[in-house]
Amino acid sequence: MIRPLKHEPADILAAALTVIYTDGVGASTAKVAAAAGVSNGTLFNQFPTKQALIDALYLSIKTDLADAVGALDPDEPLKARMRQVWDRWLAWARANPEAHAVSNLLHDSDLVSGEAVAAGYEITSAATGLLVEAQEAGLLVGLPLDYLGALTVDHLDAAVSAGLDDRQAGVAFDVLWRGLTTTT
Amino acid sequence: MIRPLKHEPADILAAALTVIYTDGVGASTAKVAAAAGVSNGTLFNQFPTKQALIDALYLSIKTDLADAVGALDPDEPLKARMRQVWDRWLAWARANPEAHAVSNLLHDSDLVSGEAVAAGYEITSAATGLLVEAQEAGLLVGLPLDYLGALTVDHLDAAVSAGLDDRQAGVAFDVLWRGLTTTT
Amino acid sequence: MIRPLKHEPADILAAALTVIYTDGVGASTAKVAAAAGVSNGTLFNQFPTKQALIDALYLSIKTDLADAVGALDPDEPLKARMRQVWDRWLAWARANPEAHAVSNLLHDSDLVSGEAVAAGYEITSAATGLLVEAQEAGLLVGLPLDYLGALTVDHLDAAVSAGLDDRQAGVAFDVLWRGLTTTT
Amino acid sequence: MIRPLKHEPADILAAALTVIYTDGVGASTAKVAAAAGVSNGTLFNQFPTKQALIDALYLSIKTDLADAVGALDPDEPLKARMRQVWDRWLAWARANPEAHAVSNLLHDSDLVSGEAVAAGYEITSAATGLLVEAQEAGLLVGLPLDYLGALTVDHLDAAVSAGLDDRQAGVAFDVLWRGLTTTT
DNA sequence: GATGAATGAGCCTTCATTCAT
DNA sequence: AATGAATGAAGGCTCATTCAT
Repeated sequence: MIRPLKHEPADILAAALTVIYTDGVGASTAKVAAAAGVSNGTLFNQFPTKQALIDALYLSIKTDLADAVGALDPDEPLKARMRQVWDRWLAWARANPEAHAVSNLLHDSDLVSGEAVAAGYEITSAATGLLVEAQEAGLLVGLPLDYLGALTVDHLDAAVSAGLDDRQAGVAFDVLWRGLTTTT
Repeated sequence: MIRPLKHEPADILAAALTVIYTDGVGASTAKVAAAAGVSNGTLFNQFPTKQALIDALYLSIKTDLADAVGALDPDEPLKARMRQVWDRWLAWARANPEAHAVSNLLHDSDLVSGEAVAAGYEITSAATGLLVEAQEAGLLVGLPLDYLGALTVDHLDAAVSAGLDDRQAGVAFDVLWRGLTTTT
Repeated sequence: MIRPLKHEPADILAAALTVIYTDGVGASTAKVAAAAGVSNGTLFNQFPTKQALIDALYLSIKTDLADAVGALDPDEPLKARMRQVWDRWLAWARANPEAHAVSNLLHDSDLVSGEAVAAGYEITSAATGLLVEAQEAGLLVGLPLDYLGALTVDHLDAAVSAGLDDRQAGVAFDVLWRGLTTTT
Repeated sequence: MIRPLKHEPADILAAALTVIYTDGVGASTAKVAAAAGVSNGTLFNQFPTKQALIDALYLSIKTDLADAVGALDPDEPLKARMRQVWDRWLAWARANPEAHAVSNLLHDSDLVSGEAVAAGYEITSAATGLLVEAQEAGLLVGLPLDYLGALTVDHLDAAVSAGLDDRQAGVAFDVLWRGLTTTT
């Protein structure tokens, strides 16, 4: 029975999320530590580097998102599952606007290490894996899967940023799906 | 009678472009000045603030892009003109990968001032103005124009990032267009 | 449990005193830090701003002076107490020429914040409070107290600057007193 | 017949006066030049150094003051001439608040060179020369003339700063005179 | 493990001064 | 003589990181 940490790393990550959401990319570790109610030293005990903290935050957000999307019913038709991902993803983003925003912020700047970005793709691959399935079923236009995956995420982000309501989100999904699928 | 400019402001902007492309958002003014072959003081003579430099760089890129897109033949059908914008935009991005990347980098971070972002929209509005026309012609799905505009830019960026070749770019355009337009 | 202060804030104030005495108002924080045997960062850990450092220095000098003047015997006649203030003030200034000089230097420039100046008046008000008493006793000429207070300090400073010896200082006090009091 | 300067040094000095009055000791040469409607280079053509500019400004103010005090009627009794100096000095300071303030500002900081300060004393010595005469006439208390001279100037400055009106200024003169003179 | 004082490189910006025209 | 672009040494301040306790 080892003595548990007085402060969970999760506390620091939560603080980092809030601070970065507020201060943007320039947020300092000192401010994060203060927001977490932790000393400066403790932060660096738990994360050897600011980079490590950023990466951990990024991945924790991605994991959270992946959990929110969750498992899909394999008996449902492909489009229905795709739609389910779409809805859950949007719901998550609406429920976690800070996490959504910070995730994009970190991704767009170069703060997240390449490894973390790659790992992030890994995590959400369950969701985007549907595209693979769709491609194998011959449903998709003849373009690289990476491209179509990027498009999918872009549509989702745009839908969140635009603050679409449920009805609009449904239409927006059709815009995506109609684009991605061949018209045979 | 007065000493002529030894270095055009454009020299500094070009240097800034390269340095920011290499170092990311954290690029220092000192490094920019050095890359421009200019003293630190000179940089601040020409741009009173780092912010001003960033804004000027951003706007110069946007202007360059707008020039590359150029004027469209009003006699062409809407889709043809849209396609023309698509092709020229991609061509510009391919020819100016640094400018394309830096433009997005700046836009996504908070480095560019709100005014500059607004002015940037203004500059490229000629291109995105086509969407307005399409909407008025009843061609588009019932979603906010801002959303559709964002999608369009996202598709373009994704196409550039994915390094699509000419044939693929054509297909990618159809993906966008098929998505945006109603199916009646 | 935490690392104790290696250098007291007082060390930095002492260094600031010396450096400002030597370099004048333009003394740099870097030089102060070096004189205190401390890194530049440490200085700003202890004083968030150069302004704060200056203010703290100014007030510490004022406090030191107030301590040196100390409490007066309320049973003594007014003039005797006034003389006592005079003597102790001069003694302090002779013993602390740097502090005396720097205090004036800071006061005359705009380096000290308005609040610190006000607080400084507060601190030495015990001494100058005698003037109020004298005025209420009807001893003083009919001029604003602020004016008479300023004169008093000016005389003290002049006496210090001129390097008057004890005998001369006594005469100088009479010059002040004879001037301030009515001749009836 | 040499071509006259397009811009008199006096223009620059006037600008320097205003700018220093506004910005304090930290005023930059660039701002002075701009205020004088002159290029940066021209300023340094006329004054080889900022120090030289400051000194020239200081001395020009002192000269102006000396002119304002002017010549005294040698037939008047000493105290009357002293009073005349007092009145004229105050009148000048009231009429030239900027000059008065800047003169003190420069003097109190270390901006003015030692030579200029000395020259400044020289210039106003005509006025303070009265003290020599008074001392030789045995009117003054037994204290160094430098000290008494400093007191005199301090009283004048204090009177200006306190904004005394004419009646009060008369009383204030008596305070000075009663203090300085022996009571035999 | 937790703390926060200490560090010092680096950042943006200012400004007196020089110099080519 | 006048101009203003160019210079580069500071200056104040921030912050990721280290380390003694």
